[in-house]
Amino acid sequence: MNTPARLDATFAALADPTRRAILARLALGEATVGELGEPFAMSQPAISKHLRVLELAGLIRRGRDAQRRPCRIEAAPLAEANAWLERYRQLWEMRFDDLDRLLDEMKAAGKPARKPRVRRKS
Amino acid sequence: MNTPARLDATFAALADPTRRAILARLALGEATVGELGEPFAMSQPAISKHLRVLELAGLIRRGRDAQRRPCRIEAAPLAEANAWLERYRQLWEMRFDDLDRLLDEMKAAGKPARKPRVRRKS
DNA sequence: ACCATGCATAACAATCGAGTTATGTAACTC
DNA sequence: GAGTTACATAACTCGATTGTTATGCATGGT
Repeated sequence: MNTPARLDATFAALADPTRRAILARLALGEATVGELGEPFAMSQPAISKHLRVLELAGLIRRGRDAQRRPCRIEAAPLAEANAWLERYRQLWEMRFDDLDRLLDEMKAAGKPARKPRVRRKS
Repeated sequence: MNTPARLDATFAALADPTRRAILARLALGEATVGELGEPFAMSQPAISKHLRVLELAGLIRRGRDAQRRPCRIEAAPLAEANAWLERYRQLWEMRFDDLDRLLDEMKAAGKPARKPRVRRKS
């Protein structure tokens, strides 16, 4: 799986509150499928499906303990997602005036950035 | 839009390489719909749809310049996504042995973490 | 041996997502 | 005012997601 596809899978896996909650639970330590599903008003196969999505995204690994399939979080893909987001950090850490100034600088540097426009009523 | 729903929308918007590329382009400055679509082998309505997804996720804003609809990146939701990921940073920054030690500590602290198991042939 | 536990898998329904082509529309150009 | 540019919107296709119920299956307990 190359990096763009892995980012696809990672972000898609994170785009669901149930799966994010499952990861939050797993951050506290291993848990079985039953333990993971208990907080949710959802059938057990639905939980299994969410776990499969997380597994395919490489965000969890499943072990075996008798009938149990304890899950562990695997945070490496989160690091990649974080690395992608990092490239935009300056864009959200700046205040608005700074942003405008940056865009002006970029425009002055020959980038095809357009003039900031008047904001409509939205 | 409350925070979980906004995270849903943000992560879902990022789970597409076209939209990530559009954001990367917008990080360099404003661009029109045509400029944004030019790198992609895709119809113009498809690009408009991607832009609408980004707009609904609050990741871009659209202005108006005659017939053009220049788009600007709006990085605030990325900050929220980043904040969510940050809570897992220690999980991916640790080496494996450290992770095992942390889980053991958590287990010792009364958390229902299970014993690390023997890894199967996978 | 037999039943219970813990989970996966199959089959299905409903919704969503991403793309298409065709068409509508606002603003500029001449 | 007629055509062009730049984009949006509508209607559709099709595959992927997300949930369900029903069932299968390995393991452990008695």
